[in-house]
Amino acid sequence: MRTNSQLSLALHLLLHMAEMNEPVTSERLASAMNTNAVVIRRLMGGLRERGIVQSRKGHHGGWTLSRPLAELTLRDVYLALGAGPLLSLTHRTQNPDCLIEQAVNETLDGAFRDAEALLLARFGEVSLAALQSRVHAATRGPAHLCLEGKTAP
Amino acid sequence: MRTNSQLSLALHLLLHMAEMNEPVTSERLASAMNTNAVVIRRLMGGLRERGIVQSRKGHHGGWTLSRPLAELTLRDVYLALGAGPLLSLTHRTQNPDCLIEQAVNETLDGAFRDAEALLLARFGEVSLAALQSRVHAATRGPAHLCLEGKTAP
DNA sequence: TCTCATGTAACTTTTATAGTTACATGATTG
DNA sequence: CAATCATGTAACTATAAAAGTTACATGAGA
Ligand code: FES
Ligand code: FES
Repeated sequence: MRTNSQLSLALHLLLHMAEMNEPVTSERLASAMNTNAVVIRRLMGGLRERGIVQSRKGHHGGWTLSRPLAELTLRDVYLALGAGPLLSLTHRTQNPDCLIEQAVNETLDGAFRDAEALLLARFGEVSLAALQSRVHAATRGPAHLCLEGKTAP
Repeated sequence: MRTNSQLSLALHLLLHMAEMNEPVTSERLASAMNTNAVVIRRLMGGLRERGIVQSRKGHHGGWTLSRPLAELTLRDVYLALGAGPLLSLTHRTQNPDCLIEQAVNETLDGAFRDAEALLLARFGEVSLAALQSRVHAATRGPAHLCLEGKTAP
């Protein structure tokens, strides 16, 4: 299957939106991210349900952040996306009666759970504001966005 | 994509082989695992290159362990499989020049690396002999294998 | 020499994710 | 109110990774 990059995309979008002082349409976001507007809407829909962003229809509509970045961690975003599996490894369940299969799978699941817990904890430690300041430090000021050039025709 | 279950399959195979006192053919292993012999051969090929198993062609040929289980950890097996990606999350690289993308991806990669390292360390702590004794404890003796019923016709 | 079993290449199937098309719905503006 | 803009969604296609399959070459015993 394709590799899941929703979290990366979501963070990318949120940080871009933070640099804008007006609602941004799905179309503009999509063209900046080299993808399709529906992909943006689907992803942002999940974030809206968790109160991370807001949407407005009609003229001058689009997406805006509904919380300051300082109140958001990677963990919040990850969970808001309704997270599919975190690990690409899984176990077979072909013979549920086989004791060997049971022992193998229990052991693997334990290790998998530990890794997921660690990753979630790491995510919880990183606020989006921290990410943003990394960007600002690199640019010595507000980030220049390719979005800014692309006003509606 | 489909979820990767090679490690689970490999462990399952090795533990079954450990209960047998003769070479086991790919066909028998495949039928026990409800899969195809070529899948077994592909997977075992990687393990052979790392000295974990041996193969013999011709009559009474098949696969045998070339090291005691006590000398093998999950980590050894995992690495022998030539491990694809461990995490199902990845990051986009659409605009390599975008500083926001860079900051996001560096941060994510850091967290991903930590999780992978933890998982590998966990794997390194579990020997296959430990897994085997879990099975023996559950069966109060050597495991009964569905393989044993299936002698060649 | 006959048969068994591995070794491999090349193909098909499966399935999760991304991307696309099409259209309904609601909001703003003039 | 009408025109337009933008979200909201369903339904479809495309892509890619893993598993499974077919076919055949190669080597080892019996
Ligand atoms: S995509 Fe990041 S600035 Fe345009
Ligand atoms: S598959 Fe484990 S005993 Fe048959």
